[in-house]
Amino acid sequence: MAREPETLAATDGRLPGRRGQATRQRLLTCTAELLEGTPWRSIKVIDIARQAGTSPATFYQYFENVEQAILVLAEELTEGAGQLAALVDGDWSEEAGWDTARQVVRGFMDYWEANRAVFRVVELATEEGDLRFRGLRVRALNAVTVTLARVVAGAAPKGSPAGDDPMTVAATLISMLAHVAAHRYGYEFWGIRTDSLVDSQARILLWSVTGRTAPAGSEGAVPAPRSGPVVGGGAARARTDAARRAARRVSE
Amino acid sequence: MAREPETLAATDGRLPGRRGQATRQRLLTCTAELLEGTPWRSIKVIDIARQAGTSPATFYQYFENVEQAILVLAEELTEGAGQLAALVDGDWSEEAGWDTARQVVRGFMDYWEANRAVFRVVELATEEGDLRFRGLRVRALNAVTVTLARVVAGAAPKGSPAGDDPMTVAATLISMLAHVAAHRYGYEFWGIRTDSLVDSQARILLWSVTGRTAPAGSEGAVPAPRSGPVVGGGAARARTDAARRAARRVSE
DNA sequence: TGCCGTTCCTGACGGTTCGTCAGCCTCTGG
DNA sequence: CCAGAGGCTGACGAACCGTCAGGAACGGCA
Repeated sequence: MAREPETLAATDGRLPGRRGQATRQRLLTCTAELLEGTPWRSIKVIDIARQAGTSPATFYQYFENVEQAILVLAEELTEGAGQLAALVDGDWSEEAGWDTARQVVRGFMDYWEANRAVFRVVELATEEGDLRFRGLRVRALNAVTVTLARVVAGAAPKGSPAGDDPMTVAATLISMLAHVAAHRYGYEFWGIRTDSLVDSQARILLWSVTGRTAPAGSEGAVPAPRSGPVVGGGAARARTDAARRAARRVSE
Repeated sequence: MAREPETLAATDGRLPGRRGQATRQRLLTCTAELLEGTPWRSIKVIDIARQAGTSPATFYQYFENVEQAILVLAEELTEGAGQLAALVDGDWSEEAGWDTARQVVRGFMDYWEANRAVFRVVELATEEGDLRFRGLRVRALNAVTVTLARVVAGAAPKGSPAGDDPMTVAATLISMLAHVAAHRYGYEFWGIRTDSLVDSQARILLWSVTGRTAPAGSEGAVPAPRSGPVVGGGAARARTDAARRAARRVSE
């Protein structure tokens, strides 16, 4: 139960030196790459080790198992979520509200996009009751949800049209944003364009927060965000053993 | 690629007789039970076989792998989704709209609740690009999404306040419903009550469909649905080898 | 330069699960 | 009671797991 700074301690307790850190990082990078193009359950330690040009035993020197390595990867993403909160905490006035809404939606989609593979695992593990991943997820989304709740409470003193409890409204909206972002490709596959999704979500968001309806004829160009793109490392694809194993299974 | 009626053909081509069907069904039931209380990736064929009082080889006589067995389970759920479409295709008039909205939301939550374990796998496999699961998911949600799109187009001829394209609006709303339903326990853990979530989602739904705001002071009692509870088999929990294996891993 | 302790890595091993046979058991119809 | 189709399983090679003890690389010091 003890909560250690699990950043750098190796499994035997000692904290690694420079070379060890490098190896550890290499293993993490390879894990991320594999995750990108492989069903998560078919990632084997041996694949990661091969990819990193080392032996399975080395992997176990730094991580208990694949899951824990992914947990570390996910930990790194938590920080990027703070930028989402900053977007939410923007200008919801009569003039700027609509732009803010669209920037929030777009920010969510970009953030998800950049970290899609890791999020998949976080979602699943959370739903399966893994407390470590749940805690992580809460931490990542808590900031932005609480911020949104505060904005809702502030912008609509008499209560949002979407409900009396700001926290509930915020949670509902964040759910929408997260799920649509996660299934974006699915929708495009279905012929629903991303721009259209952004517009629709932004309208719901604006209304829920301020009670106002989006200005007419405003679909189309999304304003550039005030800051640069949201954090996130897109790993290069790699056609690996694990990917091949998985492909074989699907192609029946 | 050939699309067979994968309902009853055994792996060797022959279609099983009465006894075989029973065994197959027993294996499916045990798979569902295990899925209920076990992280999906740690379900082993040997667990299912033991639970069913048979040998692993028998399992392979009826299914290619665990994944395919779950696919069959998921296939059975698709039918229940039709009832959701029926709920959506209700009375959205001035008087009844609010009740309809709440019933839809409640129906979604019940449906998800009853089939939580299977849905987890469907979601993950879909996001990982498994076309069999994606097709299944599309089929399951397509009916209700298309119905909702039609309702949106009909109820707000000048365009929904949530966007111009009814299909996009419907997809966005279904996303919200699905994700909130999936994370319901997470929210309760967070102190957000389910009733409150139902209220909030129903408000957004009503507004998006009709452009109207929910009647004031209406939170609280949710009207009983017109029909009985939505289909879905809740399997009994079972403390199994697989569950124990998983527990050991989490408890560090 | 050569020595030596520390840090890092790996070959090899016992154990578990996988997926696949050939062959045995069990029903049923004649 | 028998024949044969249908149903089941023991046993096996292969893959991966997780863990050692011990070898290789490194870096400080005389």
